Amino acid sequence: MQKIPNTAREIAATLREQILNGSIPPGTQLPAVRTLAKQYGVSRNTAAKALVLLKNEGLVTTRHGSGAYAREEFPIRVLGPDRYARSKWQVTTVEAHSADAHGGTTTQQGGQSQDVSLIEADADVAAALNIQPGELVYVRDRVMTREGVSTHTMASFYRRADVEGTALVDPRPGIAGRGGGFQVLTDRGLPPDEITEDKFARMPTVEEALLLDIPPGEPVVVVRRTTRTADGQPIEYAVGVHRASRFIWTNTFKIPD
Amino acid sequence: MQKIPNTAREIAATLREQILNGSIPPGTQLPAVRTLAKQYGVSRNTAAKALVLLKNEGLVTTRHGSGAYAREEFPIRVLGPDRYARSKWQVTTVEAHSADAHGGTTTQQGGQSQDVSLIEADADVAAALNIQPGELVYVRDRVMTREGVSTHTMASFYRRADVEGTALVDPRPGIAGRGGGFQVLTDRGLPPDEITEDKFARMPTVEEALLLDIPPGEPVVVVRRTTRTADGQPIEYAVGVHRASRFIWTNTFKIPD
DNA sequence: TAGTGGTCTAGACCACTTC
DNA sequence: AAGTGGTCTAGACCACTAA
Repeated sequence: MQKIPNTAREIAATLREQILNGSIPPGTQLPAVRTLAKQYGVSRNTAAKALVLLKNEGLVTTRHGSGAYAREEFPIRVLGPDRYARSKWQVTTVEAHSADAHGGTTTQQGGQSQDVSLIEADADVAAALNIQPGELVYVRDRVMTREGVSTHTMASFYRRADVEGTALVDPRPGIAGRGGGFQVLTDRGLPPDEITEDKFARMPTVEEALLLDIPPGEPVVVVRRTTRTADGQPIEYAVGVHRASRFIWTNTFKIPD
Repeated sequence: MQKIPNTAREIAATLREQILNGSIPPGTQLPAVRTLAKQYGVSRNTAAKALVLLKNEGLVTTRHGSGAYAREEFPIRVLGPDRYARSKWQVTTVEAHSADAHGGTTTQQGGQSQDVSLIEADADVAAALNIQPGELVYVRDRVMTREGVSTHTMASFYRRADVEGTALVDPRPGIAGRGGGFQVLTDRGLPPDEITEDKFARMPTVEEALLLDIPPGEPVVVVRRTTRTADGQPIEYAVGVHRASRFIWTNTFKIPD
């Protein structure tokens, strides 16, 4: 005798299994809430709750007025230390500034909403840049997109004296494009040499969810990066918030002694 | 004229703000659902839903029959590459086996449920260990705990010939304790030299949530690690699932060319 | 316009905790 | 026993989508 699912959790469980074992392939529309309710003999409310549970697990997306769908899989970007390689940002100054300033995507990705401002350093920023809290620092706020969808934000902080008057604090988008920050700092006699990166995951705030269009049930990965010159002086502190489903970080290293 | 919150989202928003700005400190009990309902003039159902939203953001924990509480903060472990350092696992064989086999915690942490079995390699494992899918490999499944609470799981896969007959595949807990795997492999003439680590975040499966006691609204970080000898032969593939709120990964490296 | 998901109400019962 | 969160029902209205 088979038990018939009659709670939100149980209905969610049977749907979850169908999604995971492939009998409901990615992108397929699930039965309508009213259908589920009738099918399992529960109230519409309960059937809807089952879908909420699956949404919160990241297994299902809903489109209001259209239906509920098994979550599509997305192309995933693999990020290694190579993304900071000199060869990727060390270009002549002329080339670096030759990009179209109208926000056209010059590579496969576009840097959106280049937004520069001068703010007071909070405790985190101050500690990372080795200055006093409250000192004025430049922030460069960006939202990165790929193929039209935003994938992560990045806020870079610089000591005021290091970047004053440079292209870095020019609010026009595209001026300090891909890796441009490192080039500008090098021109200023502050060549980056070493990076320390911290990573952790959490659920997005409501603002982040709106900004990055993060569906319910998807976490973010926060990356905090401090870049230093060869003599240990911090020249950039950056905080990025990434949609977790879009990225894998990879790292190869020798076993330390 | 101030709008009075009267939807689940709005009530959640006002509570969220109180939690984030500290007027409801961590660990404090929130108003009861019935109280909230009366206070905001909504049904009990709606007030409860506001709490569900906050739970899913990881801001609130509920204890059935007791109350809803602003989420406590937990001690966070920072993991760097040093956790693989030779000095931490290169001990004499005698010492490595001298640990109490009754599961007592000999260091600050205890390795639980040491569970060894021989299974067929799936595609992932086979690719990582450079063997054919379906070949038999040893799996060492563990649940790690710290101060009594489980923090992460770790499944290590070994090529059969590499570990057959060693302490690694002895199912008694504690035998191959902290870092013991590397020591055993070294004794076998397969000293680990290089590690490749992949990390990404997602929501836990139901099984993971149960096993690691993960509250709603907390993601996991999956770490996949391949360890190789100096000549590039893979000797261990390990997959770990970590409670996101308990860990930060850190990594310092020179900027590549 | 018909069908979809989203949300709310009012009431009920259950399971758990606390005293 | 009293108070708490968890869940379900039945019905209602709204907002959005698709034809």
